[in-house]
Amino acid sequence: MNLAPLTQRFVLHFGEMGSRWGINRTVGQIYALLYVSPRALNADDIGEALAFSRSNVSMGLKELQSWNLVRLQHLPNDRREYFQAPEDVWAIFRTLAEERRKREIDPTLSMLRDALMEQPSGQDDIHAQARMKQMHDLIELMTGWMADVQKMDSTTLVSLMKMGAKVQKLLEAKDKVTSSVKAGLMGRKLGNVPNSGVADSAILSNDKRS
Amino acid sequence: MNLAPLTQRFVLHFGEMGSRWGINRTVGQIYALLYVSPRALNADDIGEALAFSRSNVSMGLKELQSWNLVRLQHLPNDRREYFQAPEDVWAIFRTLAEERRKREIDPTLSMLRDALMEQPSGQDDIHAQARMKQMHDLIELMTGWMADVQKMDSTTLVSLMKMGAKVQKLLEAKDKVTSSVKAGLMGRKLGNVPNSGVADSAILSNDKRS
DNA sequence: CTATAATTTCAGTAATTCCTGAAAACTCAG
DNA sequence: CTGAGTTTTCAGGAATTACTGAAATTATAG
Repeated sequence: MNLAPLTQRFVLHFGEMGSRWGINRTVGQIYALLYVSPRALNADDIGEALAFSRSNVSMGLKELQSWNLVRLQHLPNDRREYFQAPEDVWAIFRTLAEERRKREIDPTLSMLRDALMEQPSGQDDIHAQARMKQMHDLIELMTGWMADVQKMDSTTLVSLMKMGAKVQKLLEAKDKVTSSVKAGLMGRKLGNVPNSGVADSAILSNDKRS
Repeated sequence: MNLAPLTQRFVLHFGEMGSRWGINRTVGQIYALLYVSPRALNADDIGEALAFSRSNVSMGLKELQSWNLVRLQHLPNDRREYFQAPEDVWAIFRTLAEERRKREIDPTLSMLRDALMEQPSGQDDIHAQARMKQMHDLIELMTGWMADVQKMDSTTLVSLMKMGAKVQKLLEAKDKVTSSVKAGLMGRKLGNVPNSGVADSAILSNDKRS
């Protein structure tokens, strides 16, 4: 491996991390390399940089393509295929989340749903089903939320995350107001918040899932 | 394996899923079994139920303990150790997130930080460092946010997730108010003030400032 | 302290996954 | 259509990871 030491450490680290995530070392290293590379690379570049056989690189790239994690490019007067990682780290993150959902979460949800349909055959089965229901509900809640979040643009997402726990405060405030609404004390209290009438009514409705 | 068919499918599924997550099949199955079991199980119970050798069960349980995913129990007049998964699925999820952070995210962050301190040795290194910075910032943002979320109790978390994208609306409303506050009166940066519950609820109430 | 029950360790083997080189298949300029 | 350049497939060997039984260790009841 003949890389700038900086890149080399990065690449090796992601090789290791890959293994922990059920992705093989080769694939991790290839992606790390593409990620830091200033230009698109072809399979020979990659094989040479990482000292992998040509066929190993081919399989790794195929894997990355199946994850939608690389973009394919062609250069003029060159028949070889060039690969690169998307520029936007958030886009990469979204893709990863999306693909893992498809491969791992969705099948799990459907297994759980099937199991919940079945007739329990005894006391233990009843308990098992209750546990599966808990897990099912948690996963469904989280994936629904993820889907919502996926729709936001990166900037919004960033401000949301920067707020962190303070979102909770907003939520408490909302709840307070919501319950006063229920108690019939509303009207003037909320009525004239400047510039936010429309948004607020949307905020205060709690009609979606559940 | 001699289990109710419902449990069996669940157990086998998590065995498979385990492999995809870099957790071995055995460990996945043991945890699945503990998760649906109505009572705590000892190592022999588990070995018998899943047809694993006693030593394999022992290693699996050790692994699960290192992840903080099982509780150890003793029954009166029985010297054996009994294991169970925590009742609360959210607690399980939290533990999982926390442990993965420790094992995977923290080392990655520290590797990235180190790399960012180093003197780039050329044009490509400069680009590589910029990319690493992007990744570093994303990860730091996400882990910070996760830490905030971890502090919330399950109920709050659930309402937050049920809101989904509507949080965005809240955020927009807040920004509007914040900027009018800034322009009008105190110029406080709402985003970074800790313990600002009172001030935040003011967002939705209509006191004098506006 | 001793005897026995329970758990853990570990060296060897089984199973799985990874990686390679050779060959097949594909692509496209001429 | 041909053939050089390129990518993909795949059988088999290499490396890694998982699992087992036997032995060692630890815990506890008497």
